[in-house]
This record gives sequence, C-alpha cells and structure tokens, in this order.
Amino acid sequence: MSNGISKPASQRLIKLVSLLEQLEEEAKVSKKDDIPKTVTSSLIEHRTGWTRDTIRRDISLLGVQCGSSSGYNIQELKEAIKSKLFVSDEEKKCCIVGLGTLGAALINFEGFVSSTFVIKAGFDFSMNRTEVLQSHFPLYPMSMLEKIIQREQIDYAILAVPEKDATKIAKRLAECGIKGIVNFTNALINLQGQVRVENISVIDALQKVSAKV
Amino acid sequence: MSNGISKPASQRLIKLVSLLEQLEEEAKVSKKDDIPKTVTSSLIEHRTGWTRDTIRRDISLLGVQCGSSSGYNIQELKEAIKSKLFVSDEEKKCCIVGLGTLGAALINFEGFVSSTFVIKAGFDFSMNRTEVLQSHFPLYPMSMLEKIIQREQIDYAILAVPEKDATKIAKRLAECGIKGIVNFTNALINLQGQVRVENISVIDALQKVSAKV
DNA sequence: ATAGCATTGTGAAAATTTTCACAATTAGCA
DNA sequence: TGCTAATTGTGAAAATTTTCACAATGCTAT
Repeated sequence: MSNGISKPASQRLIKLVSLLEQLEEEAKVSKKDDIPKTVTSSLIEHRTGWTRDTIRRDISLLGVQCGSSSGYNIQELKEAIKSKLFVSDEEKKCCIVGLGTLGAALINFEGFVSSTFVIKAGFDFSMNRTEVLQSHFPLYPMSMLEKIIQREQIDYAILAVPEKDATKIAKRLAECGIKGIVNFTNALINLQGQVRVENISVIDALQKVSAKV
Repeated sequence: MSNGISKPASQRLIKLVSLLEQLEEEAKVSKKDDIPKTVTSSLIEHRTGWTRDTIRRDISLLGVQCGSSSGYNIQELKEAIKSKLFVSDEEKKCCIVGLGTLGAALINFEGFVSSTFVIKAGFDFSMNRTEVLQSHFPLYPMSMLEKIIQREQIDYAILAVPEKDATKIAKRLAECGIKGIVNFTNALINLQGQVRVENISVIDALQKVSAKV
C-alpha cells in the first residue's frame, strides 16, 4: 500500500470513522451536556471486537500523534483518518445500475444523505421501469450508460442488475472510466485491477454468518 | 478455526462456491454441449484476482483430493467446500428486521430463491408498514420480535432498521437466540462473540472503493 | 503403450499481521 | 507542584498467511 497502511488496517480505520460518528450521535441523543471529546482503544475494542493492540497499531500507522493519557481526541482522530484514507470531503458522484427491487430501493435510501456520496443517475434495461419509478435524479435506459457517466463525470457505480448480466455490465462500466463498483449481485466480479470492486451480497453474507468455523 | 481452515481461506472458499455456480450457469447459457466438468486454479485466479497458489492452498485445506492434471472437478469441489463449511443443505430460516426502503426491497429479492435461505418473517416498528406491504411471508410489529423468532425457530436476521436503532435491536436479536446477523445499517455492531455479524453497508463499501491506497 | 504436458498438492521460505511488553507521556488531583 | 493512574506509541516476538518451487500425478495425443 503506497500510503504505508496495510489493507486490513485501512479497512478497520474506514469503519472506525463510522464508529466515531456513531459515538458522537449517541452522546448527542442521550445527554446534551458531557459530550465525550475522547475515545480510548479499550472502548473501541468493546464496540468492534478488534483488540486494543491492533487498534493502537492501526492508528499509529496514520503517522500523526492524536492520543494522550485520556485516549484519542475524536475530532483529531477522525480528521487524521479522513485525510490519510479518504479521497476527498467533497461530493462523490455515483450511479445506480439496475433498478430491480434492490436498485429501486436504493433510490430513496436514507443512508446517502449524511454521506459525501451523491447519486446522480439510475439505469435500467426496461424503459418502463425508468419511466414509472419516482426519483430526485434522472433515470435512463441502459443504452445511455456510457454517455451519461462520461457527461456527468460519475466516478462510482452501484451494481444491482440481475446476476446473469452482472459481469457484462461491470465490463462496460470499467470501459467508460468508472473508478469503483459496489457489486450488490451475487456474481463475483473481477476487473484485474482497472477498477476497484467491493462485492456485497446478502446471500454471501448469510453464508458467512452461518458457515462452520 | 476448529475445522483447520483460516478465516481468509474460509471466506474465499465460500465465495468460490458462488463462482463455481456462476461458471456452470454461464456454460449452460452459452453452449448446451461442451459443459466444462473441471476448473483450474488459473481460471479461478483470472475470475477472482486471488493467486493460483492461494487458491490451491485454500482447496488443499479442505483435506480432500479433488483435482488432477486437468484441474478440479467442479461438482466434487463444490461438494467438498459445502460439506466442510456450510452448516447444512436444508432450508435455513431468516427474518427481515426493519421494513424501510431497503428492508422492504428484500421482501421480493430474487436472489433468495436459488439459495437455501428462506425468509419466514418480517418486522417493523410501524403497524402501518406491516399492514400495507405485500409479502408471501407474515409481517409483524417489532413488539413480537422475540415471540415469533422463538416460535418459528428462526436462526438468522437481516437487520435493516434505521441506523440509530440498530445497536438496540441487535442486542434484542442476540438475546432471543439468533445465531447470525447480516447488518445492512452503517452502524457497527458487535455482540462479543455470542452472535456472528456481517456488516454490509453501502456507504462503507463506497468508502472502500474510493479510499486512497 | 508411452512420451509429453499441464496441473495439483505441499514442504519450506518469505511476507504480512497481530500480539506482547514496556517506556514515555499526559491528565487529573491532592 | 508533584504524585498517581491511565493510556498511548512502538520495538521485538509470535502467529498467521501468502508465495515459491518442485516432485508427483494423471490426462491427451500419437
């Protein structure tokens, strides 16, 4: 890793940002006064299951001192992780590809609003589908995929097409300059390094939690 | 790991089953004759990005010889992985907890049909929601969570409640005997080992594909 | 039948990641 | 101000995971 942070460490740190935000939120909700400014590695261990040692090591990889005898300053820690790992604080343009049950649900997904990711377009094979669905961003037929992505300078795609079409569409996305794909289908997608892919399949996750250990 | 398979290996093998099924499907679709019976570690490397060496090592951890000079027999390999890692081939009972946009979309999610996971119940805080949604399994108010899970002997839960409720509901699920949770919220859930949790958050995945490396 | 080729399976080495253990630092307090 | 307790930050050790390298095996074609 060119920033000196290993992949496992990097994934934990990314998740840690969510946890820090969650902690701030919880504090705000429960008692307005006494908002904690710091968080210790032990607390993080308790909330995540990662060991204190691993957490301290991960944070030290950031190369900035942001802790003291009362723990890590939440704001500083969050900023340190963001500036080292997050590409920017500005809006990052995304599109939803495939508007079946899952893709259509993501149109109104509440989780995006508090994030820096903004959906700029949706695509589906069926014209009917793109016309009937309600959305605050435009929906297009799949044939316009390349044109719109390039015109709107969309960087990331959420792939929710039927499993059988997944590989083909993923290739088209790679070819028109998409930088990252979040793959909701159960199809395994690999674009030999051109594009980053995160496979998040419900079935796969269910297999993992139910697998023998 | 008590079956001698490390966690990374185990996760790859689970995903490999999907790939094998995908390969069979592709073969069936493209040309009826000439369905390949075998798969080589090189082909798997090409489709997944994992190295041949890692794949061969993973498979050898299964402790059964299922390859030869023309590669691995797909059927045997699939069976070997399933019998070593999958808890059973029988139906595994699940429920959807939280029927907002995302939870509701999962009601009709096509991906379940070809899997061994069967949704037996859905839950939501809003009575209105449980009454208005169409579903081929019963929907209940959140107050009946414990009762139904125990009565129907449901083992796995898909958590899709609003982020702020996620931790609390996850604890309730743990207390009533759920074995595994697939967490769709961006909240980080940890139940110190009582229950297996897979966190699959869209935002998190977008952060990962967009993160600096 | 046999030569030749492709592929597996696996010890051993290398690389990576986690854990240990403790000095250094800092906050809180009498 | 100086003592105490808590916590970080990090070399070094341990554990885990991946890669290397090659003998063994079994298919295919002649």
